[in-house]
Amino acid sequence: MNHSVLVKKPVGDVLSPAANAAVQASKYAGRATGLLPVDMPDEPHAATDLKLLEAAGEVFADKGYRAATIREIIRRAQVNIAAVNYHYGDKQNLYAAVFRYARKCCEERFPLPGLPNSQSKHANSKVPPRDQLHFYVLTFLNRILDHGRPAWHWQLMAREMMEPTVALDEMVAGSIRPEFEALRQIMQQITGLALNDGQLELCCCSLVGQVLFYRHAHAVIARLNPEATHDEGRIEKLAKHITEFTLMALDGVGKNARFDKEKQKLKPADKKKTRGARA
Amino acid sequence: MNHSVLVKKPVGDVLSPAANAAVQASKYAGRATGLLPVDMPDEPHAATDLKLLEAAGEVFADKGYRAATIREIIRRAQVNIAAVNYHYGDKQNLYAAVFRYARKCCEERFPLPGLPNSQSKHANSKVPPRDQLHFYVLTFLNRILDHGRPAWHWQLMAREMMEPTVALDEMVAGSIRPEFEALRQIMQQITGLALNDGQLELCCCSLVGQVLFYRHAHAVIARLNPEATHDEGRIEKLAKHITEFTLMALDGVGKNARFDKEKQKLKPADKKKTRGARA
DNA sequence: TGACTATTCAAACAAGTGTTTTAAACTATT
DNA sequence: AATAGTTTAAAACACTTGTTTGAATAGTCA
Repeated sequence: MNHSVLVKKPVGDVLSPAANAAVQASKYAGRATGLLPVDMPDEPHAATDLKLLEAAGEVFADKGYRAATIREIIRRAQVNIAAVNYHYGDKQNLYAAVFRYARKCCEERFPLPGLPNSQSKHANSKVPPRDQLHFYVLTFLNRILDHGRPAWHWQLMAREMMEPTVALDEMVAGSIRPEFEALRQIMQQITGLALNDGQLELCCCSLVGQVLFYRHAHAVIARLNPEATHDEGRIEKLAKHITEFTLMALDGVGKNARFDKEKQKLKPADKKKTRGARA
Repeated sequence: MNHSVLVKKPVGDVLSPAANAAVQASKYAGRATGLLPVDMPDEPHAATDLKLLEAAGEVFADKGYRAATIREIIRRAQVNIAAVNYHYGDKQNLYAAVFRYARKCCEERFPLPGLPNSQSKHANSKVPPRDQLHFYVLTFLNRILDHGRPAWHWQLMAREMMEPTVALDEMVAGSIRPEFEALRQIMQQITGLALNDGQLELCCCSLVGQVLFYRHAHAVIARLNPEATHDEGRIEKLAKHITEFTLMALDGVGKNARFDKEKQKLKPADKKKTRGARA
C-alpha cells in the first residue's frame, strides 16, 4: 500500500480534507473485489484488511451504518483502531468496501442463470420457463435467508433497501435491475402475450414481495409463529408455495386479461368496467 | 404534572436510576392514548407534549430510533430541549409514547372491519369474502403508503418490523396478530375446506408480502421505475392487482389441493410427488 | 396580592463518537 | 543489513449524543 504516506500525513498539509478523501476513495474503490487472498478470514493469520471487512460486515448488518461503531468492529476483528484509517480511510469508505464485498460473495454463492456471474447449470433456453421461475425463487430465498458465514450479505442489502445510502444506486444498477429484468423475461415467457408491460411489472412485484417478506418481516413471523422459522427444509417449502401461488395467479390473470381484450374488441365504445375480483 | 419533582430531583437521590425510570415509565405509560385535546398539533398553541409527539414521530420514522436526535426533534417541535425530560422522562419513553400514539391514529384513520375499532361500513358477514379481501388490501395499502400528516405511523411500524425493539411485542399482540387472523378468516371463507392450516398461512403471507413490498422496497421501486410512484390513483390500481392476483392464485392453489387430496385418497400408499408447478 | 405549582429556558455535563497523531514494533523483500 | 510497507499501541482531538441542572417565567387559586 504505497500511498499510505498520503494517509499518514496530517490532512490539510498537502491536501484539503475533501481532496484527500477523494484520493482515498478512488484508491480504495477497487479493493476487496479483485484479489481475495488464499487464507480466508477467521483464520489466525488473515490479512488485517480482510478481517476488518468481515467484522464490519457483521456489525453493519447487525446494527446498521449509524449504530455500528468502529470500536466494536475493530474489537471483533481484533485489530487496532488505526487500521481502519490506514486501510479504508474512514467509516464511509469501509462501509462501501463491505458492500461491494457482500454483493460479490452473494452472487458467487448463489448465482442466477442468464446473468453475468452465471456459471449455472440452467442454460436459460432449454429449461421450461415454469422451472426457471421455481429456480429463481429458490435462489432468491436462499440468498436472503442464508444462515451461514455470509449471512449478513443480504441483511446489508435489505437494510440498504429500506434506508438507502449512496450504496443503493450502485446496487440497483449492478444487481437488482438486471435480476428484475431476468424475472420479467421469465414471466413474459410464461404468460405469452396476454399481459402488457405494466401488468407484467406488477406481477414481478407480487413475486418479489412474497419472497422479500420472509426477510423484512422476519421478526414478526418469529413472534407470530415461532416454530415455523426453525423448520428444516423451510426454504424449499417456501419456494414451492411461492412458485405455485404465482403460477396459478399468472394463469388466472392472463386468462382474465385475454378475456378483457376480447370483450373490448367486441364492444370498443364500451366503458371498461371489469372488476378485479371475479368469482 | 404534579410528579415532576420526581423527575427534577437528581436521580439516585431518593430513587435508583432504574427505579426512577420505572416510575416514569408507569407514569407516562397511559399518556397520549386517552385524552387528545381539542387543538391539534401544528396549531399555534398546541400543548408542548403533543408538539413533541408529532415531531418525534416524524423524526423517528425518518431516521429510526438510534439516528434520530433529540435536538432535531425539539427543533422541529420548536420547544426547549428540557421538555423531553420533563414530559417523557427520556428518549426511550418518548419513543414508546410515539409508538402508542401512532398505532392509535393509524387504526382510527383506516379501520379494518371485524376488529376492535371497527366502525366500518362493512358488517363482516353480509359482504362477500372476495370483496372483503379487496377492502382489506386497499386499507392495508392506504395505511402503509399514506402521504398525509400521519404518514409516519406505518413507517414507524415498518421500521420496527425490520429492527425490532421492545415496542414490537406490543404491536404484534395488539395489532398484527388480530389483523392477520382476520385475513386468515377471509381467506378461509374464499377457499372453503381445500387448504389446511399451513397452506392457508402461506397464502396469507403471500398476500401480506405483496402489500408490504411497496413500503419496504419503496426506495428501490423509486429507482427502478421513478414515474410509477407518482401515479395518481396508484393505491387503487395496486389494490386491484394484488386482489386479483391473490384470488386467482387461491382458486388455483385450492383446485390443486383438492386434486391432490383426491389422488391421495385413490392411492393411499403412493408417494406424494405432486409438482408445485403444473401447466 | 401572595403563595404555590407547572412549565420553560439557557447552559452545562458526562459519555461516546469518528478520526488523527506520534511513536514504536513487526514483516517481507531487496 | 537496509529499506519500505504494515501493524500496533496509547493518547488525544473535536464533535455529537442524551441527560441534567438551577434559575426564570407563566399560570392558578387561596
